[in-house]
Amino acid sequence: MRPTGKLLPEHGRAHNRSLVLQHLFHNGPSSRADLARSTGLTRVTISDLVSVLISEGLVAELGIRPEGKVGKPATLVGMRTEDFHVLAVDLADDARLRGAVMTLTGAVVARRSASLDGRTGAAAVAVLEELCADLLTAASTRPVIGIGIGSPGVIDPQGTVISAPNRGWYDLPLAQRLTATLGVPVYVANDANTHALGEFTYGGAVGDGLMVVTVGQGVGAGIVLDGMLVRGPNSAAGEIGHVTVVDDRDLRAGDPEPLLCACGRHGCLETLLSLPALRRATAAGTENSDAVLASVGRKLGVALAPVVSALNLSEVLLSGPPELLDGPLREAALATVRERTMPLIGQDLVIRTGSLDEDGALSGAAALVLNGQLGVT
Amino acid sequence: MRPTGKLLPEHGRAHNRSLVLQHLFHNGPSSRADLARSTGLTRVTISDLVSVLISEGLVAELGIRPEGKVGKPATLVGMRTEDFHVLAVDLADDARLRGAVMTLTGAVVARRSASLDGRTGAAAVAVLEELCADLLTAASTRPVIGIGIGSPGVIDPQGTVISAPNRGWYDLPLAQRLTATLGVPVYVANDANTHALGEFTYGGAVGDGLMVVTVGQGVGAGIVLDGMLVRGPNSAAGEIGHVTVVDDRDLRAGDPEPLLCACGRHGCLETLLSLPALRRATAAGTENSDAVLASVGRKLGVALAPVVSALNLSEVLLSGPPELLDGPLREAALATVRERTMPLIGQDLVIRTGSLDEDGALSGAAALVLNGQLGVT
DNA sequence: GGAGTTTGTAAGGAAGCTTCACTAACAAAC
DNA sequence: GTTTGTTAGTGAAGCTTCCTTACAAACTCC
Repeated sequence: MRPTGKLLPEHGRAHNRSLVLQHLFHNGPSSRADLARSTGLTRVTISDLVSVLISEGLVAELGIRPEGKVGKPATLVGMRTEDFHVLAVDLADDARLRGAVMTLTGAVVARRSASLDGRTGAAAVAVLEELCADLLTAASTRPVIGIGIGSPGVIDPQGTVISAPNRGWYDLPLAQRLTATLGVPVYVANDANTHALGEFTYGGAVGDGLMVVTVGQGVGAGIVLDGMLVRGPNSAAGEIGHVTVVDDRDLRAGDPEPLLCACGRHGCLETLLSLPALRRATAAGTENSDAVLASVGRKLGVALAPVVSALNLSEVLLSGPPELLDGPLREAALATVRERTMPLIGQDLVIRTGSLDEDGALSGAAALVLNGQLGVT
Repeated sequence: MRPTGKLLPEHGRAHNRSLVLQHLFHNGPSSRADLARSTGLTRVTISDLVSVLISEGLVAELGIRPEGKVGKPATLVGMRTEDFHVLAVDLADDARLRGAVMTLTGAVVARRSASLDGRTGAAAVAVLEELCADLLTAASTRPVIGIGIGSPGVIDPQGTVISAPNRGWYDLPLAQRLTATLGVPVYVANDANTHALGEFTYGGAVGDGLMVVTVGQGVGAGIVLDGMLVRGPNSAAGEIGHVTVVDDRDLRAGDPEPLLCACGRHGCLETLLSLPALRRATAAGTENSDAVLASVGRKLGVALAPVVSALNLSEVLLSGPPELLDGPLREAALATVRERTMPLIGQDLVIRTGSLDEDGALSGAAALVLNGQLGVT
């Protein structure tokens, strides 16, 4: 599908407005003249945009800049990041839905959760809806910008869950439905994808070309290229959990036997790299657990090498328990990718654990709202 | 690097103008009312845009639409694809530079080539420049929109060759330089990348999520996602030639021995999948050449599987001699990718040979110009 | 021939950005 | 203490771009 869609002057306005918010979000309070310089727009236009943002309450004047330089002192304006709330929900866990009220900077203000008790389908939607309503009351002190939801499964750009087997959801227009019933903009996306977006928005991910590998019940991945989430033609980008990494044909010393995967095939990455699998492997023989982790890391590295090469990624983040991921596993993965790619590609690559780990999924969901509602990335 | 850059009304205008050209290019002659319907702009705006395009000569009125329906008969307007020329140059070959004069639809009008005779660096630039001048005279019957050049190496979005070892070019602002000396807009990009763009623009690539694997002296790849070329943070996306696909640790029956690669490492994809390697392999024992090709295909499939999964690609094109690529190699690659990815991903995947093969590189270079100069993709 | 439909254009208006001109408020130099 | 130069922010006029409304032209169908 080739890019289509007309571009009206008002879209340009919205873009420029996001540019201002983007700058204020990432660089902190600035003067109007600063904004003009860094966006390339004139001071007149910036003044106009800022006055609208102030009248909407998103931005406030913060007084005169302290440092005295030559010329008229600047009036600082800043985003009121603490005066609005974003609700975030993480549906990654099969048993409990975890939610939080957050400020625009990603600070958690309150937490709520709900148990699924094995419910799926419409019943699971009801639990989610109740949790959201619960969060809405918890956030009643401040206006709520929107609700972000990270869910496992394949989800299209409009927030329709195309397929989420674990929740029993198929072709479910979740975002649309919740937006209607809750009266607040709701965004839904794949959990690994939101994770990547969260790291890009809140985390220390500086450069472009970021891939976040999320290790939980299974493995997922999200990729950010050119500041945009890669979704893929069928919205199924990032589904690397079921790539074969253990061949049953070339067993070699030290390699694990290809295990049966939930998908019905053998030797998927997910049979090695997932919390259940890692816990099983490390608990059994604590003796050689480092060796096991390194072995999994090597398998991950083998799978990553072609992706890193094809996309010229600069950073791969592993998200999950650092005690499992941040040791031999990470090191082996990095070493393996470097071994298997050309120096120009592999040498500059960084593999590290996510900077938001504990609340990574929630931050990602919040970033979804920031991105959709304010254009901030 | 996060997306920045102001958006002025005139940029919107340029975008909408491209939208019109895009529609005319891909859907053929249309009425103004048709254009209005498919772009979402009003008939008034379309009339205005079309009148500008007509005054520039890019578009012409073609008379009344034959089919008589109810209402006032429509006046067809169409892009004057045959009344302009694009020059394309392919630098993939180490010995000869191949160039062509093409119409906007990619039809070759004239060919020219030049021998490098081992020249590199500035001397090679001089040969290229001469070839371009030669093409310009050959194209003198019609206005030339621009020149597109596909070159091996790493090339940044501005057309600066960051590194092209085979030509001895490093940090060479080739596009800028040739634009200045030739007085025509010049675009330069990696040959595999332009190839992908060409397939997307001219070829039958319908869906999104396209990867083109170009097999020549070496292997390269170009990826088109969301209608845009993936360049990567260091402009090195697509460099899959030096991904390790043969492990020296797990030799198994039927596997080739990991060969020394030009990059100094062993077992790179390029040591198996490149014209010299394939020719050597198939010439030696014609007996089992199918088996050898299938084996290479399997190795390619192993490398592709993670990429296809991570990006949810829908189509992989193999570009090169069909007699080598379009048989057992292609089939083995497809089978292997399907074996090694989850059904949702692999089942819909198509692997085929490029539809532009003979002049694929040239078409890609031409597409570069169309894209840059007219916004047509 | 009239009614209905579709195409294309003209006129007027709203939105968005720019340039030009101006005031305000400061530091540094004399 | 005054002058000079710099920087910040705003107001007015103007250009571009698109839209809505209105209308004429040209066809089919009845």
